[in-house]
Amino acid sequence: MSTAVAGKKQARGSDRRTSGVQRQGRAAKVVESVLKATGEELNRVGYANLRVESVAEQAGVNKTTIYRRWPTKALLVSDTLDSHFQADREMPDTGSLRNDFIEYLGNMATLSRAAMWRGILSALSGRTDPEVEAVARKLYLRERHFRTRLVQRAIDRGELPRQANAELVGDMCSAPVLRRLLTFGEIVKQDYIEAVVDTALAGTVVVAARGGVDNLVYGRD
Amino acid sequence: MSTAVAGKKQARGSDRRTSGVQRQGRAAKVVESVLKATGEELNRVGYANLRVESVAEQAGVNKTTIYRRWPTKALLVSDTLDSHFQADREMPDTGSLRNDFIEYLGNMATLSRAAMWRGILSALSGRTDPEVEAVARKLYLRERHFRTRLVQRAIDRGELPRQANAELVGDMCSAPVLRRLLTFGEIVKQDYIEAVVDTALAGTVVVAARGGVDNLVYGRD
DNA sequence: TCTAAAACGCAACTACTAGTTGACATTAAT
DNA sequence: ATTAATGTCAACTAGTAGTTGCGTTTTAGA
Repeated sequence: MSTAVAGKKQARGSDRRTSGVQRQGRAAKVVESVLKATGEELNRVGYANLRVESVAEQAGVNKTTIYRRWPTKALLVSDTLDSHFQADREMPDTGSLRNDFIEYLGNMATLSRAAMWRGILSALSGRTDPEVEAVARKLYLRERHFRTRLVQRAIDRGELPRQANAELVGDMCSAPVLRRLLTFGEIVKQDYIEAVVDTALAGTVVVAARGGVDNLVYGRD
Repeated sequence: MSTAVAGKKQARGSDRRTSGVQRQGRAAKVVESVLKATGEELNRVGYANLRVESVAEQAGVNKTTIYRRWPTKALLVSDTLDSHFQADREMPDTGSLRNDFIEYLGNMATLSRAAMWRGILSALSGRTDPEVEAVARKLYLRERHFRTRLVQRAIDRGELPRQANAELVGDMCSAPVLRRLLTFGEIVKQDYIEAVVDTALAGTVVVAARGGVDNLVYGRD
């Protein structure tokens, strides 16, 4: 997934993507080092100030080589983001939803502190090109789905009432923390995380008890 | 506040900001039309693709004139954002915190749908330059304070327990909605807003009842 | 091993836009 | 009317995205 980009612009001549054929050896090394260098540069200077030529130097590769494989800077970055988020995380499984969420959010807090991810996160929120925007959206939906599964599992084992809306609960537990953390780059304390999760879960139980949010669907309008 | 910008770079010669003296007439018209044009262009093409020369054309003014007053594109935009958010809104006052928040969030949803604000919001989330970042942060804190006051008023009139943390409640009621609305440009339905507010408020009452979040302070770590 | 296709390196491009500068014109307040 | 602040114009500089032609190296596979 992080190898071939099908951009709007075609790479020229015989350099277009080899249809499905996996290259190994040199080609693979180039892809790897370029994506790595892009991540590092992204981290160092952010998306807006990212220079393709710097990436090339750091990857020990010629600028042209990059442009042949990734027709635009946006596609290069979007591919980089994509490859960095490959890691299929295991779901936290502490036995209680409360602690699952505290672990999940704690991990996010740690990640966002690590220098390695700063630039990547900035690219995600500072998305101006449609390609980068698309990856950001994809990752966002993936995270949402991840949280929803976490909640659904808790509902299934009877920890939350069946009327609870898993997606809503996921939002309520995470949005205040993620907004501070990712959107505004604040430091979030453990206390805050716990208070958010406790309040959200308590509220969910109460609202469900009085026959609330049952068949609510949050789609397009 | 939207007139004089004290940028890092000094405008040259006698064009530096007239210390405190309010200009009227031509100067005022120029400022007004440039800020208006910037807002419109921002809306049309977004921050990354904003061309100072286009702004100048649309404002019926020379490019140089803009650069004399706003040394960089970032300062121009940051000033524009600032001026657009001048409007001192009156606080919603429906009598219940629930409805106050529903009104507040409903207004945000309407705003974010209006084309006029799209580009501005995109500039706020896509901030790459420190100047724009600073304005975004300022506006964010202003909103947060606004919400906290809303909640504090409700606490004062006994609608919520005194142990409730006003800032936390404000976050819980708004973050899920604002994250979908502003960070990801989704459409948010009325149902969703109501469910979020209900859950947050119910949770607040329960947590307070069992002696929760009393002296929690959310500052830097 | 040999060969053709695919991929890379290099250097010299084009194009666009942010920001600058100096000479000159206009405005507005004293 | 004088003068200082401000605006206009045109012609700059500089940085970076993206391109192109051509020669060299690598890779797949017969």
